[in-house]
Amino acid sequence: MHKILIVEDEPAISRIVEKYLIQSNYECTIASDGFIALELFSKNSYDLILLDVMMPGIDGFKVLETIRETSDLPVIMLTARELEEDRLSGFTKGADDYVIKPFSPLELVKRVDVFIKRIYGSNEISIRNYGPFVLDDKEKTMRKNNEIIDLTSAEYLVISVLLEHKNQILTRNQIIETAFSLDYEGYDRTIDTYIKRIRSKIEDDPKKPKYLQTKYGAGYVFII
Amino acid sequence: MHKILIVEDEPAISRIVEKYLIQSNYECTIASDGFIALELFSKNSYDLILLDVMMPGIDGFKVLETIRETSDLPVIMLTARELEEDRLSGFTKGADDYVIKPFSPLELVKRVDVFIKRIYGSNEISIRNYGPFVLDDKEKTMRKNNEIIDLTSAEYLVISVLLEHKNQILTRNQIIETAFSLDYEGYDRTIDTYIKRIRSKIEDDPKKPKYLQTKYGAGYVFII
DNA sequence: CATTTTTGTCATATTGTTGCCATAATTCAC
DNA sequence: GTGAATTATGGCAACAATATGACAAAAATG
Repeated sequence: MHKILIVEDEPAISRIVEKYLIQSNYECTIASDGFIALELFSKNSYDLILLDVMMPGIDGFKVLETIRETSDLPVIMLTARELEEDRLSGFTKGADDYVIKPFSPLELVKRVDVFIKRIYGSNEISIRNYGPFVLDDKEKTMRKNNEIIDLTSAEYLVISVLLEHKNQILTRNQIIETAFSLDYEGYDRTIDTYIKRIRSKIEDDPKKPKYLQTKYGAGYVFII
Repeated sequence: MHKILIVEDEPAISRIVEKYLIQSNYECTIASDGFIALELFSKNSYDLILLDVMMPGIDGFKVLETIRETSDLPVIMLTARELEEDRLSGFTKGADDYVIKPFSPLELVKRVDVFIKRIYGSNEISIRNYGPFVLDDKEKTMRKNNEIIDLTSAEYLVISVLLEHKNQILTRNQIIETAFSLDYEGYDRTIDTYIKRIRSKIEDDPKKPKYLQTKYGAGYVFII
């Protein structure tokens, strides 16, 4: 099931959209302003974002801009008819599609379907987005900014766990138990070696890791 | 797969257009100005050109004029709304269609689809292009940079499957089942031998395969 | 039918992965 | 700063998977 983040300040609209998307088998989260949206975005992983342009506080464009700093996630903008220039504006700033209000919920769902199908394929979810990193569980491949990162299968398991709990500190044992197995008999410091190897593949400067950071005395975090 | 040349100076726009076209199974090349566009045009072969009118340096009309000296390739112009006369201008100078900015990427793709289908679509596809590799299913021949590569029929089947799923890891059994038959009774490691033989024919250095790569513990991928 | 080419299997050589360790470097608390 | 604790790193051995060359059976060729 694919996860959609709905960013919309009018509950009347977001509720309806949510209802339709749920009927179409999507999992929805509603953010009522840009701030909450960015907060949710940084902590969770979504497959598509519906983003209202006109919002109090941070507007849709600002939100999109921030999202685009780290992610290529598909974003559909919801714009008012009056703001015809929004179209261009939205595009030049990186939106993938736009829908003009007032829109038919069915139409919106159809657009979402098309996107999800095109990008993730109609089948089971196998692709996960984390900022510049994209994991394909079916292929067991990872990309950073669209470049394939060549990982061994054990490395893939480790980074997969770290990304699943991005921005959360995981102890070596948590990593081992989740990535490998609960009854893994090995030495927990072996994780250090995996971290070393993964860093050398994903970090620009493995000496000063930007993503895969150490928490002294605790474990490791994937910051994104 | 048909090749599209996108001539557009704003990366924000060309990137989105490219993304959509790739999703619709087109192969895209982006030229960020008229100069590069003409350079690429003279060195490669495309099936359709998307041409922005407003560009620094040589503008779209000039580019179109030059292209028309030697080619009848379909060209779709991308024009700004303000320049309404561009329409006429564009037509009189030989454009095949035009799209007014701001445009919906989905709409643009639809237009491209219509064109490609009208012009190239009626004939059967027996020729498949994958970068420097061209397969002719009718002739059962493969070319690399226009040079015929002499393959046996089993080798052709294997590479055909790999290219059909280029950039996807295929297990030995997937290759066997797709290339040969579902009830193939043989030993799956026989695929290794085919890979060896194909590599010796298509790779510059079979020891360090650039195209037909091994995924340790998984299978093989054709990277292109 | 004889000859050549293709196909599939196998044994062996080579390469890649994994987990561990010893030692170096870093971090933290005092 | 200093020392103790913790992490980083390079290397290595055991193991697992792949690459390769040789060969015989099967097909194709003429």
